Amino acid sequence: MAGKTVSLKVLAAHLGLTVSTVSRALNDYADISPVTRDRVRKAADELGYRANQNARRLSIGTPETVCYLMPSQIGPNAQPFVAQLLAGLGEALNERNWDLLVSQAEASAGGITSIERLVRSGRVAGIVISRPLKNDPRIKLLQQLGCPFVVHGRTANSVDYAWYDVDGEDAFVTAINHLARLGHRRIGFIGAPLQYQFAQERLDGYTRGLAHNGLSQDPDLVQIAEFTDDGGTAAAGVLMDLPNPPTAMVCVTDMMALGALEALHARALTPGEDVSVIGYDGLHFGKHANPPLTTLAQPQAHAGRRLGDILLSIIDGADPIKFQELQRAHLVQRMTDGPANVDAGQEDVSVREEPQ
Amino acid sequence: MAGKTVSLKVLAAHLGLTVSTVSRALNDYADISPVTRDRVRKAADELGYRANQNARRLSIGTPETVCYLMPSQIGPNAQPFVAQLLAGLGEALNERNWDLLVSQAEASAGGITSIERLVRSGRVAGIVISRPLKNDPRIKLLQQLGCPFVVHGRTANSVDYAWYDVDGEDAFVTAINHLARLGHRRIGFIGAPLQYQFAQERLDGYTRGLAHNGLSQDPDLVQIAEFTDDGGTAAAGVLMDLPNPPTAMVCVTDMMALGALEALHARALTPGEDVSVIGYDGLHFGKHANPPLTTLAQPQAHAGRRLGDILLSIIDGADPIKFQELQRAHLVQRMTDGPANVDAGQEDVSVREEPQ
DNA sequence: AATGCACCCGAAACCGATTTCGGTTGCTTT
DNA sequence: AAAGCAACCGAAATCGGTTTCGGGTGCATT
Repeated sequence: MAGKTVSLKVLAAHLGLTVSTVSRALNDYADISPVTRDRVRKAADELGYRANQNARRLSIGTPETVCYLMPSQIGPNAQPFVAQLLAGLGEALNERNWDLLVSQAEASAGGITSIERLVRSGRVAGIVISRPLKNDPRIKLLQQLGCPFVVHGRTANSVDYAWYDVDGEDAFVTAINHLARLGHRRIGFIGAPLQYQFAQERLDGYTRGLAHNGLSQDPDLVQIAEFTDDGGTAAAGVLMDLPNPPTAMVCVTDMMALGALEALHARALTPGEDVSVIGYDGLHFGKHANPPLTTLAQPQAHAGRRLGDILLSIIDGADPIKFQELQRAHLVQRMTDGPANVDAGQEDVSVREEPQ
Repeated sequence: MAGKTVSLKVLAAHLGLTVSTVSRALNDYADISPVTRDRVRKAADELGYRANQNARRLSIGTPETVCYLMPSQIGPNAQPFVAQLLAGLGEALNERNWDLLVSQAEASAGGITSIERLVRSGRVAGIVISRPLKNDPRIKLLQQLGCPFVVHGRTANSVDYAWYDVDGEDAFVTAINHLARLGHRRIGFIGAPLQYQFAQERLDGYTRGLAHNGLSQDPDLVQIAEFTDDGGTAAAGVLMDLPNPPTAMVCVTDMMALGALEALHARALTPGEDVSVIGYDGLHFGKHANPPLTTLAQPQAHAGRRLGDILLSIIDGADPIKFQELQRAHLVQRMTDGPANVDAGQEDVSVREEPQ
């Protein structure tokens, strides 16, 4: 079982048959007698025969492989959902014995040509994209290449391809409603660069939520930064140093929200009492934040599995636009939301800032 | 540029040459005149020719692909380092235009056969394994299959293969030294199942650290649990409910340490004052814990890149045992370590427990 | 006894590349 | 002018499978 690689040829020789017979026996052709079929099976087992996938796929005409395009953001702020997503994808592909490739092609020029090479070289039968830009060139490319794909997230115009997303706009309306119900009237928004569609959607939700509650939108209360904890700290700092700071803030990611908490601590303000903070993602870790972070949790668990199934269906010939699935996030109330504290946030700012 | 896939054959026909000439022109053979070489290059560019990788690799004889075996633990406690590792691996492979496959084969029977199939089917030229068991069957399998591999972590007997690891034993000695210097004499250990080698190593470091500081090891102070936050909470709970609880505890992962903090909070104890807690991993998140978690940080940033380079060297024929690289973790002091508070931990337990 | 028909299996083409080998050109030597 | 030698390119084998096609069996049918 350890020896050299046993090809179809040596297996056939060992059996005194031809390769074509052996191949058909292993693939359950009807024109092979049951006895030779079993004989072949047994010998293949004993010799540890495994069909060479490169040869097989070349012949079959399909790579039997799909590729996941990782979001480029790495480093300490790496996306924790990647591992879960890969696990789910792998599960879906495994049932067919397909392979899962990962690549890092971003939405830049270099990324574009690397994607183009990936599909034209016949290495993958389909692609999963995560966290697209508002106007993501990768999507047009894949469409004109005729390569099946599914997007984890959406772009600005998402009518003509398959996607699986969580309704960030709706989620932020929910968040604003919740805060308004608690009496907040000045609510800050800590956002990510608007080239990302998810950032735009959540901002739209913020705007719509304010309007829905009869609140006016103050441009000063919208702060955009990198979506890292440091970005959140910086943005929250700007908000709180305003002459008329907000009594609450919503953040487009939990990571930014955690950063925002630091900014509050630095100003001796208590999140949830002096200023409310709501994050987005539902990271498990938020439970251990100081204080535990109230957040909009998105159902990440089945995303990978679902994306895999969708992509396989499309590869099988299904119409992509039939797969546009919008999940809902739900509010997970922990400790960073609370009734508006008007004194703290709006009037007596100087008192709060003294300890620094 | 959008049309059908252009093979070597159609490219040759388009040029009025044969496939062999075109192939050699593209691969810089010396027996092709510069003018036809350039002519071929240009046409290939214009027609968007990309060599079919299945065909090419079948011919070449190597899959030009390596596989990363993801640790099986998924769910909300998913390993955040996976994304970083994949990014580093991808970077190393990219320079050669190799592909990165991911699979989930664990150290179980099913995982074993799936690995065996993976390498015998000629899909991968090498494998990266993460977080091995003390006695991991995957390693013996790969050795007798003659498949190049590198391990992220080590097994009990790690002399005859390549690995890249952080010295967990040394790290825990460091942690115990630090705590002893702060006056702690009863130090608890919150560990993971000892089938994992990393769990054993860190326990060994704990033992050695105690001995080095002249402290005796109390079996009651060693608690093993699943390496999740809930596991940490449970283990810390057992420790603190002891008649003679510890004044400090070291945890084999940051996630467990975060759980331990919860157990302390539930007993109205202040981490870092009443009881010290030190985690391990250096998760970025720990910064935002309550209070910020003191931890042993391992240098994760370059692990993926290094693992990729090592694996490629081995595939190129280098001797695996030349690659056994041990990194050091370093103490990141935040807020959960402090001087021993003897009254709190050892004497007056009842007083501390009342609030619950 | 000749025909027909399943039932089985072998021969060979094919997937799309790489690579060895051999044969034309055209030019320089003697 | 014959020989020799580069320099170039085409023909064909090869990688390891799949799949079409056609040719032998053996058996029942007429």
